[in-house]
Amino acid sequence: MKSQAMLKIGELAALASVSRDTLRFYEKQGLITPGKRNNVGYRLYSETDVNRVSFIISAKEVGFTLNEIHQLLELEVTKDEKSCQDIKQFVDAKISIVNERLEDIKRIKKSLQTLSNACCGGDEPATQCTILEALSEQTN
Amino acid sequence: MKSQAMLKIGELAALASVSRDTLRFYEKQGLITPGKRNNVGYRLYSETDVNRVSFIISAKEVGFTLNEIHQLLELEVTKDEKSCQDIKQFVDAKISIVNERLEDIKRIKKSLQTLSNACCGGDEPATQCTILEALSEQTN
DNA sequence: ATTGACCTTAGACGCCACTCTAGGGTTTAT
DNA sequence: ATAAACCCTAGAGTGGCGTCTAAGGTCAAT
Repeated sequence: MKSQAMLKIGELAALASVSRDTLRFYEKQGLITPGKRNNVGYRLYSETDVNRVSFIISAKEVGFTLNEIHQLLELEVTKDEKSCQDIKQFVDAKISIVNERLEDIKRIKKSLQTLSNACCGGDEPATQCTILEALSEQTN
Repeated sequence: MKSQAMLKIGELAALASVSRDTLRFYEKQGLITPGKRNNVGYRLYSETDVNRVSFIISAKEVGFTLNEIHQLLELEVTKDEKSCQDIKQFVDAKISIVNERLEDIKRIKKSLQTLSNACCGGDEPATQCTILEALSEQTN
């Protein structure tokens, strides 16, 4: 017995920190399924839609394109053995991309932290004063 | 005594997996400093340039815009106390963005893994068959 | 019952990050 | 010595991702 308070586009937009236009655009692109309308044609969004939008935003923030996100959202593992291998292959490929990004972002974070700690009352040598120098320090 | 074999644009492009045009574009945007030319005007890139380009690419892949990357590359902590606080503030703000991205990407990775393991000869219930379901599983 | 905030559409517009084109010079291989 | 592969510039073109505009309908408050 879920209390399904459907949201209007402006409400979802506020919740997700995107514009109404962006939501309509995502719908046009097929990222959000057209969904229900009320009696006068206003879009109504369910909790599932909210999750979908928040996934889209997260995925976009970490560098996936809308196209890739579309593929991810389309994924649906069925009992069909035939499609199963395809999906596993696709997903595993994405996982390795994600792993690379994870490493990239960790490296960037570390170098930012080195930068933040260095030179500013810190006791790091003055040579570590740009992000590239901070990055190259790490490889040691 | 570093053996500084300077690279021509095509060689750097191949090394960094970008196009020559992209490198010229980055130069025009000020992301790569104009650097040296040989006697007939060909660009020559040093190891520092290689590192710079690879940083740009990594940062781009994890969702930074060229503008943000420009700011990051410009950062240089000096002994100047006055600029120091500004830089620390800026860098710390970037670190918190990076932290959020890190969380996003970890969540996405986990859900991809759930998806990869589920349904495909695995013993997961059939309800965990889309990425959104895999994502929502995690929050438990 | 009118104002203002919200919703609809279709289509134009804008920014970012390239990518290509034209027209030229240089280097390398055969 | 000629072709293929590389380099140069300036500037036009493109695709992704929104964002805005015009012209309209709906809803809540005063």
